[in-house]
Amino acid sequence: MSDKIRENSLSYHGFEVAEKDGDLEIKGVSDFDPLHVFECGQCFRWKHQSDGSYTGVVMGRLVRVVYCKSNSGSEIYSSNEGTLTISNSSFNDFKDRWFDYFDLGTDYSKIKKLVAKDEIMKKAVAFGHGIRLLRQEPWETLISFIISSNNKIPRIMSIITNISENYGETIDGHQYAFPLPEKLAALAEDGLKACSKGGYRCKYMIATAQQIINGNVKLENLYDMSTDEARKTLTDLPGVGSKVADCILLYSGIKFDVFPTDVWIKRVMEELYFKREASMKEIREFSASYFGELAGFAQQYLFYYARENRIGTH
DNA sequence: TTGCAGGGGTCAA
DNA sequence: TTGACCCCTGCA
Repeated sequence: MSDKIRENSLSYHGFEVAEKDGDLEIKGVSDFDPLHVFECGQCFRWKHQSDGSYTGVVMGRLVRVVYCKSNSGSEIYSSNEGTLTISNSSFNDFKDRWFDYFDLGTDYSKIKKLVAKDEIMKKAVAFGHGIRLLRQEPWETLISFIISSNNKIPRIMSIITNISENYGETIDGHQYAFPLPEKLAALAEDGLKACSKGGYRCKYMIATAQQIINGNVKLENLYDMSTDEARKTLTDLPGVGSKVADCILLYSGIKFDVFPTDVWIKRVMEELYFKREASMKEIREFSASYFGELAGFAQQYLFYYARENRIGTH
């Protein structure tokens, strides 16, 4: 792959990247819609701003993201390219963090063609055509999805904000990084409950953080395990069941052949595929055989389609 | 104004 | 397999 620097621009894996006043402009980014990426349920620290941009705290840094389409093509599966602007970032940040974080090495037009294998999936993919799976930090994803259990997105976001403000490093006095495992592991349950409003999940967060810092579970090893081994490793942690484990694996970019099955996915699968009630086991087996290695991508298009259109609630 | 039902994964019985 | 866990929202 080319990796050439000309004056203030760089060519990297087919993207033309330029530094401008401390911001990074990445040309040639396709299959990307900030609304789809940040509001499809995979992340909790990106906030929509009134000017259409999104701001988020990622890996201890506050950034603002804007995406502009460079053409008006409406072909869903084609590379409808545009420019992604990320504030407060350099060339090295692009290579070291943003290229992976936004999964820019993956060709989503190809994935969409492969998963759009029936009329249902064609509609789901068309609806969420700008979804990309973010490769988020495993530790933050682990705790975020422990919080997500039996919970709704606005409340999950507020609990994460609370624990970051109380136990994370300050970035600019208003925004805070996600707290380190050492911090959470040392907390008393009552204190965490009082400031986070996380309820009974607080004891799970603390106990899980302790498992991480004492080395019983090494998140970096998940990448080298089979999907079943990785799932088993995660479900041994307190507060992590099969759905949360699959979310952690998928949203950290560790495994893509998982199919996190929550109530929305259960509803959409029952209404559109099974035409009857189905068990979690049936849904998992069906998705594994039907979508195979791309089950995680299929799940994300289906989830966003089902939730935004309230499929299965009538 | 108050209070109650509903929502949503994991765990233990 | 079922009920408890915790907090917020919506609606009488």
